[in-house]
Amino acid sequence: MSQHRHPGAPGRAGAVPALPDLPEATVARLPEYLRALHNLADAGHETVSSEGLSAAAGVNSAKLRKDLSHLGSYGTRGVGYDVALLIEQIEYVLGLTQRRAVALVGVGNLGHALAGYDGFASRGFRIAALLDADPSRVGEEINGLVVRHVDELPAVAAEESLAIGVIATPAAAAQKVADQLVAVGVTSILNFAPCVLSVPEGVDVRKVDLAIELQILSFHEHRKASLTALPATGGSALTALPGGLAATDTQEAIGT
Amino acid sequence: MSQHRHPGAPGRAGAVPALPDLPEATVARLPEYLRALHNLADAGHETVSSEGLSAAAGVNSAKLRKDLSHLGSYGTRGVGYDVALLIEQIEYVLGLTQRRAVALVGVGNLGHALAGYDGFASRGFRIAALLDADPSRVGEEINGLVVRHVDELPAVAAEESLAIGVIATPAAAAQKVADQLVAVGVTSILNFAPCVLSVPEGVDVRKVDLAIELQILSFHEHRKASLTALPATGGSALTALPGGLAATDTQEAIGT
DNA sequence: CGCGATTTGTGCACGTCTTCACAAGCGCCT
DNA sequence: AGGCGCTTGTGAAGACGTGCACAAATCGCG
Repeated sequence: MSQHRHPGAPGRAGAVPALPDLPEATVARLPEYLRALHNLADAGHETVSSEGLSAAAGVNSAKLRKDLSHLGSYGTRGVGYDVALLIEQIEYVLGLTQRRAVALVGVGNLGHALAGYDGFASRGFRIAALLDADPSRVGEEINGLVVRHVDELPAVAAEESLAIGVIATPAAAAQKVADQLVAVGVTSILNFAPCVLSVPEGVDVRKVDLAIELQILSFHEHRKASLTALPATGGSALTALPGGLAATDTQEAIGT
Repeated sequence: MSQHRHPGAPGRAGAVPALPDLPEATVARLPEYLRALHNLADAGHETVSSEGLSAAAGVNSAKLRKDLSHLGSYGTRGVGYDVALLIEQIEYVLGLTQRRAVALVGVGNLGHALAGYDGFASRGFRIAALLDADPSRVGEEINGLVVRHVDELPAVAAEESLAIGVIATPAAAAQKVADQLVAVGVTSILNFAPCVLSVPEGVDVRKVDLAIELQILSFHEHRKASLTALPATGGSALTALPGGLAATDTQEAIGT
């Protein structure tokens, strides 16, 4: 479509690409599209239809088109999307054109694994520092990086331009670490500790709790089990769908 | 209405408590409430108000009340919620009254950490088996469990009642593992591999991609940077957002 | 050069989630 | 006993996200 000047052609960043403020739901899906696009590119595809890409990303094709339309018009009707161009655009919007430095605090069980996780590096992030509060861990070398004490955070921030911090400490230590991160200018935090962090306005926190995911699955298991588990009795609840729980619900209330 | 006898008082489980089908958004928050409640219980609180609990869980109090109301009426007006009772109820609804066995496939970098993660055990799950396709890893002992070959999955399923599987393999292996899990009767999968899994209907998949979370944060960083970098121009986007640019679920206020 | 096949971009309707605001209910104090 | 303050539970409104269905746009072919 004509001179739809690419809002953020990587080379040119002067005139404020006016990042369209995307719906959160769309933002959360962009990384998924990006991964699928990289796969397609590696497989030699130069273009891809919304149908093809949506299948690779595991979403509905209409949703994908709407998501992409928020970035601007980068598709060609009758043809599809240019894979390389779309990769470029999504990476630009996500701010991945610069490799971002990440500080990882907490080199325990989980932190250790994160330090060695190559998915970070392969997707535009660089672990700039490993930190821990436990003196016995300081000095340990993991994946080519030496663990430093968490109190050295200001020094680390001075060396690198740190914007993102990852907290992989026990819950009890997380808030303090968050405060320290905020103090050195970190404005985005990925929190693996099972607790709520309180941070000043303007700081983003995302939380990943592995056990919560399992609990959600557990609910669905429980639910599935409760549905299939009763052909014997009256069979009421089974045949009755949404409407029919009145019967099971109100059964003799008074008395026992 | 009023005589809501507890749908699933743990002692009494005969007559199918008719699990109310909760909104997904609510289900996703229940584990968070549960964690906060356990903290409160440990701190000696016997009751808690929706205000107090919502602060501890990092959500809006109206939302919390609505969520809990879906479970039934377990609060007392003018007083609040009975902590112990509410814990019992949420655990029941989430299906945590029985300790669920989980099979963990892929004992690489991440899988290793998951195997040692005590957050699973402390929240009602038990890692029943560690599996890997790499023969050189089979036999290794981690956290008291011996790694077995993934092809032994049927044997494992025969020993235990497996409903949940965790995939922590490289993306290339994930689909095959998923198929194997489904084949032995697993109906819920937690997938850490960065890829889309295709599973038959009736099987639930939840995905956790650590790099995606970082990319979402990166977007917000990029956004924040692009906003603060130009007071000059139209200033449209900056002034546009009235109250909050904190679109995510960040929360304030723990207080006390 | 025009036509048909194909695929994007989007208006619209629908469902879900969030938030406000307040009546109903409960306990306590007088 | 009665009133008062506090807190839950919920109706209603609005914001948000989803999916359908189709017009607009493009390419390839005859």
